[in-house]
Amino acid sequence: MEKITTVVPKSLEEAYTFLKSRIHERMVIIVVGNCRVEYEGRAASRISEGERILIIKKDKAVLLHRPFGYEPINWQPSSSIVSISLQKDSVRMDFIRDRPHEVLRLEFRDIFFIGCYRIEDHAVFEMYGCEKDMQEAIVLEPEAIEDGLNILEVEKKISCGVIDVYGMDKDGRIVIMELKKDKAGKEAVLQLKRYVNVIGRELGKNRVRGILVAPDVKSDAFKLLKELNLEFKRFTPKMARRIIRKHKVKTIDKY
Amino acid sequence: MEKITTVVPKSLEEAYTFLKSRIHERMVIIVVGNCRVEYEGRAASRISEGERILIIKKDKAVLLHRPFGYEPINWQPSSSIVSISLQKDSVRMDFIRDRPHEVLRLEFRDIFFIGCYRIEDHAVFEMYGCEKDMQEAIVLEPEAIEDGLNILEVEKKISCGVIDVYGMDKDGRIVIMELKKDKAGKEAVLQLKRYVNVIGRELGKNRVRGILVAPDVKSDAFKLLKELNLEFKRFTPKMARRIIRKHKVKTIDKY
DNA sequence: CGTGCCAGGTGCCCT
DNA sequence: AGGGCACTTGGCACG
Repeated sequence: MEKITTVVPKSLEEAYTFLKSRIHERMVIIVVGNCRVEYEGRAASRISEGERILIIKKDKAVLLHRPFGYEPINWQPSSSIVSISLQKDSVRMDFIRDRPHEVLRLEFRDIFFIGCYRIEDHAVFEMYGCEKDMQEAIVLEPEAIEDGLNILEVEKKISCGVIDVYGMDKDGRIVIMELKKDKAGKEAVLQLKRYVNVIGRELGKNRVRGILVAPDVKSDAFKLLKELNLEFKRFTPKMARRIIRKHKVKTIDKY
Repeated sequence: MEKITTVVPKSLEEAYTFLKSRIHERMVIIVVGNCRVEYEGRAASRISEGERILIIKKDKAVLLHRPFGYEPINWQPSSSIVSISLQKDSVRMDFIRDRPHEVLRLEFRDIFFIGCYRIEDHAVFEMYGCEKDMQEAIVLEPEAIEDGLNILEVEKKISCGVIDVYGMDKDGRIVIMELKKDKAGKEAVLQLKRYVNVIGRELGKNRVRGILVAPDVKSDAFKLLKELNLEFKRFTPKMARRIIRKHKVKTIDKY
């Protein structure tokens, strides 16, 4: 059980034999070779021969990469069924998943390299600066949005949709906040408008305010916002991080 | 200039020396090893040590993959600046891009494997069953949507947004079609409504119809559709493919 | 399971 | 460069 095994096969047969013995094991397999591809599922695609890099992960997630570009040219998310067979002039690999039913077929005419890696990674991935951070910061410090604001609920589910932050202003009016971590577009404005409409219908139109909370708004979206009688408040993920850190320090200081 | 070069380095120094000599060349480089990662840019992230696979492509697109899962844990799209340095107990790699300014730093404590691949792929990728196909099919055969429909324009740009297909029905009313290749949700309905509003304001509300063209609609979206006085027409990418193929055959038959 | 919605989304095309 | 929008989007949380 080597951690790493690499092969530069002399023939397709050799490549096939080696891959067949490893492909169902729980390891990462990398294949570099010349293949053509057919995919059929939600959509369908085809690409003729070219030199590409195939990665089969431990959970049978499959990625086929061209020598350039960020995105894989073809892929299969995890839980696909894997099969391999030796054809007349090629090694064929089928990766199948159900729900949705999708088939990815690679036909390798040439295999230059195979690598098998028994690697482990149990680390926890931490991400900062996402929308969730903004939400958390506003709960910790509502005055970051405006004085006298009270947060009543977060992720409030209504008939069709979810209100990011739901509160009440110093005059007793309901405040609906839609958060965006990036420059907000029209969808954000319309999303907010829908929520304001729904709540407004319940509680009375002039008892409900809608605030788009984001680092910026696209110009057309801002016009739309004004037309729809909604408000904008600048707030960035970085501002959120600062607030969260401040309150964490406070919490620690207590002990 | 070997097509493939692989190294199983005995030390970090050896790995560093080898990588340094190759990292700026136009080839695909794969590194397998134990690293920790920091990213800072639009957002920020951090992950402690774990065994991962790094891919540096010819265009300096960078992908860092865990041994499981479809998505890279960290990455940098193409055109990033690459630098490498030997630290006390690690090999450090920085991948930087401007606009937006983002920095990805990998700190390898251990490198098990390095592979360099001089590969070429100039094949053309063909994709079927996308929204574009539906558009093409409707232009070729408008009666697939309804009898007497005439297509006037495709991808019609209006004040804010793009109308997928724009036509006129047998009674002379304008028909605005919003296409979706998958089950349509609320956004699709609202998108359509916006276009109908804009055109309706110009030409008179009751001279404009809006049709959502998709394989299916989510139930809430359908309710919203009805409320907003819009229509739904079932049409799938597969139906589109059939129409396109039929017309291709016709075209060939002519010659 | 469907429904809603975020994402360092990415990519493509247009003005 | 900014805006609009599709994508085999993927992924997650929740009814």
